[in-house]
Amino acid sequence: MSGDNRLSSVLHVLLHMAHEDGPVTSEVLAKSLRTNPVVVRRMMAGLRQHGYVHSLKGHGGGWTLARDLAQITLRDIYLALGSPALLAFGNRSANPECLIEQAVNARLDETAREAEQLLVARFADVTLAELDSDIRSRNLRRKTALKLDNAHAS
Amino acid sequence: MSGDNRLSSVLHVLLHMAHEDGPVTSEVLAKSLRTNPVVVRRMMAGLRQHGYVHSLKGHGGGWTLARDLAQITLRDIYLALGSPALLAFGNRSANPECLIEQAVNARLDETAREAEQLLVARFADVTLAELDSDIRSRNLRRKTALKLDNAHAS
DNA sequence: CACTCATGTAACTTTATCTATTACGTAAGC
DNA sequence: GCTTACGTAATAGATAAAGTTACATGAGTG
Repeated sequence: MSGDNRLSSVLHVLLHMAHEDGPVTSEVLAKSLRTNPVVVRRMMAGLRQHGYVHSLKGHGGGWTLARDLAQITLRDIYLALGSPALLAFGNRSANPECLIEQAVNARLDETAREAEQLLVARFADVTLAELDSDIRSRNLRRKTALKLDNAHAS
Repeated sequence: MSGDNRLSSVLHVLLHMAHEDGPVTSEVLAKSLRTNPVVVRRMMAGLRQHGYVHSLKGHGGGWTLARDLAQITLRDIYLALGSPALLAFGNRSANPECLIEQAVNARLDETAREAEQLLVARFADVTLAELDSDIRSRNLRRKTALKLDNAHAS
């Protein structure tokens, strides 16, 4: 697979949380991503700091959404993850003095910046509530429920 | 640095070739990128197959441009490199059955596709000749020539 | 027709990055 | 106080990119 998939993973996790009643533990969320609980906690750290989720320790603890799904955009999540690079191509910078390198990189940077701005703008247009309704409409053609137990039964 | 920089590297190399009279060897080009000649040959293989450059063996051999700079766009180069991934984020695909995963990934894919199309379209708008004139205009504010020997003296 | 130069490519090694795991600390319930 | 669960640093493992070595092929040179 190509690239960073934290964005996809975090969204997956948040929407699962929305479909559960109480707090969901890192362990349960980790199973839904087939990964380790620590990976989930690391990934959620930024979201907690930005106030999108709460975490509770101890019995009955776990993760809960701190805001309504309609109040969170993909852009919010992207920023909370630390604005990871969206583009997979970079500049060769072996000779900063070289005019050719400067010209090539300037042109590529310009194009890259434009594409990044487009992506972030599109992210800002999508709320988690919209994603959630995407899920519900997919579910119309299904019998199985959306609970973790069903979706990720192994 | 982030990501793949073959595009930047190849453009650098091609424009250097344009500023040299005869064939340029992989060894000379490699020095301009501070890398190994084999890396250059690997990188140029696709361009040769697509007819953008010629390679000659033996004495006085090396690489030459097969077309005018005005006849080559960044998109051409991108395709000749094998259309490497342009975006740095991908999908978590742990549970293809999961409706949430499907919905999240569908939305991200859609946005990614749009951004990729924008990038390729922008690449198609830029010819190597334009990059070359960028270089020349940068050179106006300089005394040093554009030859490899000057630009990459170590 | 040897000799040298330069590409063509496969195989291997090194390096960097990302992911996963382990370990241990803190806090909240029971 | 015992268990549960998060918080986080440190370690280890896996994967992919870059670099290197090795050797074969072909083109010029004397």
